Amino acid sequence: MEKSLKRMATMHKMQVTGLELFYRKGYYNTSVDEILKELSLSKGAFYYHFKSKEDFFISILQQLVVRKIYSMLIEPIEGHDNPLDLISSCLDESLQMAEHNENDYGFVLSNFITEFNGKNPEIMKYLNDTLKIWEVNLVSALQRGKFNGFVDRHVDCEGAASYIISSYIGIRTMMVEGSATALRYRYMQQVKFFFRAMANKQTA
Amino acid sequence: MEKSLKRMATMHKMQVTGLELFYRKGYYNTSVDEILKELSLSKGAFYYHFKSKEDFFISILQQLVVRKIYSMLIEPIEGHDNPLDLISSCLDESLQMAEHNENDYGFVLSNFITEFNGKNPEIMKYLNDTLKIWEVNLVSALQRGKFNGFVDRHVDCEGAASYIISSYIGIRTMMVEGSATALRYRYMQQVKFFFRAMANKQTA
DNA sequence: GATAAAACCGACTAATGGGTTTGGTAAATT
DNA sequence: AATTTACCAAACCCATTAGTCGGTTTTATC
Repeated sequence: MEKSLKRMATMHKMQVTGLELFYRKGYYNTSVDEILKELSLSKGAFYYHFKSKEDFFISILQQLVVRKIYSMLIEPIEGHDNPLDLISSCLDESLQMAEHNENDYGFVLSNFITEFNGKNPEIMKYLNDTLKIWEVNLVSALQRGKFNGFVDRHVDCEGAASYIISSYIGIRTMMVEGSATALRYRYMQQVKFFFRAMANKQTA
Repeated sequence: MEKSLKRMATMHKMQVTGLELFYRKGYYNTSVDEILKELSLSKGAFYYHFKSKEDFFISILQQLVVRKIYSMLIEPIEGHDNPLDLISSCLDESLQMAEHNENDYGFVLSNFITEFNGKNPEIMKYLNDTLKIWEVNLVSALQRGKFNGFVDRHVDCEGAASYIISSYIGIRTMMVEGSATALRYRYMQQVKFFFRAMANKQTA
């Protein structure tokens, strides 16, 4: 195999396994040794590719977490259909994925925000920036919806966007306890109720 | 001082400081030594009063966390006024407290749920039970509101309650990043908008 | 003021953490 | 053929961890 490709492949494997364990057990409660044991790799290999555990984690955020957010929560709401419908089904699909995931431990972003808050400003910045990206995309989707006559012109798009995010963070946290199906169903009912109240009543 | 009183006093001091540090830095990232250093107490004192770190934490949940939830989120919504108003001002006051708290690290319950999920079923049970207590009290407040003609009879009280909780968990998580004031303001606007849509339209 | 129980001290243990270093190897690149 | 890349294995460093235990001080009681 070509060198740079091999390098990439190894680094990628480490990142995937690293994210898996960091997500499941938290960053501080996952040792580098543990990740390497899972992969049958040596410490030498790890520190050959990454400066430190922190450097490793930041690379995971950049390579995997941001992309995941994009594909799950941002790309699905692009387009010129009714943004309220787009957002609603996007949320539902994300929750369904979590629901059917045997190993669900909550919303990856908010979990890490909770863990790193007050401890690591650099990582916090990455996490908050990623959340912000989702937020601005929600806002512009809603504004587009106003322009296209789907969303009532009195709606505060920024407020609605952060309200949507907050409720999503919360429901994902609550879903880890078990009764995910019931929670998702009721949550989606409320979201739809909320969205109906935001819809433009002129053009049905 | 009477013996049992001294015991209580020491245990209580330990619990208060323990909660403070566990809340700020997480359970697994706070050592027993650290708590004791803060209090100028010895390890002997700690293990004289508590079986283990876990036992200590559970006592904190029972003694402090549950009471805090009651006084902040449950008692203020008891009564026969319009529950939507009660809940709304209760949420606002909680958020204001967080906003003006220099050392805010999010909603204590959801932080611990995130940290203990998949690690300690016993503690998770305590945490989920506490959240459940809040939930059932919200539900009954809303049902009372229906009965008293404040809340529209089509409203799904269980759904609304968990939606309120999820949005609160989320906004508290988001508020840790800094722009708490703006977030709180916009959040409360959305809550009020949501509650207006739930209000009984017959009796203004 | 003696006695015993309660409250507390702090050195110690065994294990674990992140991170470094060293010395070597096999394969790909030049 | 020489060199660089991508690892492995294992020892090592230093700090930190939950928990233990024998001993000491404080307090209540007789």
